[in-house]
Amino acid sequence: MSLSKELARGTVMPIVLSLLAERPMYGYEIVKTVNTRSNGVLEFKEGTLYPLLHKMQGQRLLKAKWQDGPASGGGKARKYYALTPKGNRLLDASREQWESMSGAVDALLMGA
Amino acid sequence: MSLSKELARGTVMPIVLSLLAERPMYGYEIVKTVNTRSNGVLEFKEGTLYPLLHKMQGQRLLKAKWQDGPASGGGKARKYYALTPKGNRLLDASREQWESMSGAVDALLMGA
DNA sequence: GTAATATACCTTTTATGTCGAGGTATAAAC
DNA sequence: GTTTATACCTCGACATAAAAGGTATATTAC
Repeated sequence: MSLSKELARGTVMPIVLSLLAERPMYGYEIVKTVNTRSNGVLEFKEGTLYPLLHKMQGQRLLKAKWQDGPASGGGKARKYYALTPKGNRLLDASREQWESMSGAVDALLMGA
Repeated sequence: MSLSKELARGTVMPIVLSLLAERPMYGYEIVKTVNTRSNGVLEFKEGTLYPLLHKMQGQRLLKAKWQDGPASGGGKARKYYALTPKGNRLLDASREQWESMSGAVDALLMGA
């Protein structure tokens, strides 16, 4: 992991929670969405995301539902994930923790 | 590591670089400074910092110099660390990477 | 005098998040 | 019929950081 990628550690789960709060999404879609929305600054990997989704489901933060792929176009069936109430509460907590942590780092690193 | 601590991963080395850019400091001082300046949000541990300082010294990011402890007061001799030019350049790069990374996370997580 | 506290250094082992590399399957495009 | 894009998945390796333990000095309190 490069220096800049190492900085992004721990942000994967919060970001997944945040995206799924917008609307249910499937794994491959989450990867593509993060990578394009962040203009390549963040680069989610499938090897990172799929195990995490399973873990979060086991923790009852997410629930999953299989759905057919698009009638036209390639691809397999899609597994859509959605937030549970518990996932929603963790999202709130994660946002607070991100704000306090990033504020502290900003102060120390950027002299804010 | 808790969720909030996990978020702070990768920030340790940048913060060390940033503090040492202000003035040379010794390890124990770095720990106390970070913990108080961040109001406990960040909590550097000695088991984290000392191995990191040695690693950074090996990478020629820091240079070290032993100095006597305070004439009055407890404590052993102090090992002061200062930035090398290479450390200074990495600090600049780290600040840029922190800004771009935290900006991307802010956008995805906080909807900025 | 000795126990506790604060300072100040250090190492070794363990836990865990992420990546890299690999694998399966569907369907369109060339 | 090979390549490309979609879409799911697992396993092993790695590196950061924490936990736990260890050494040593000097002041304060009993």
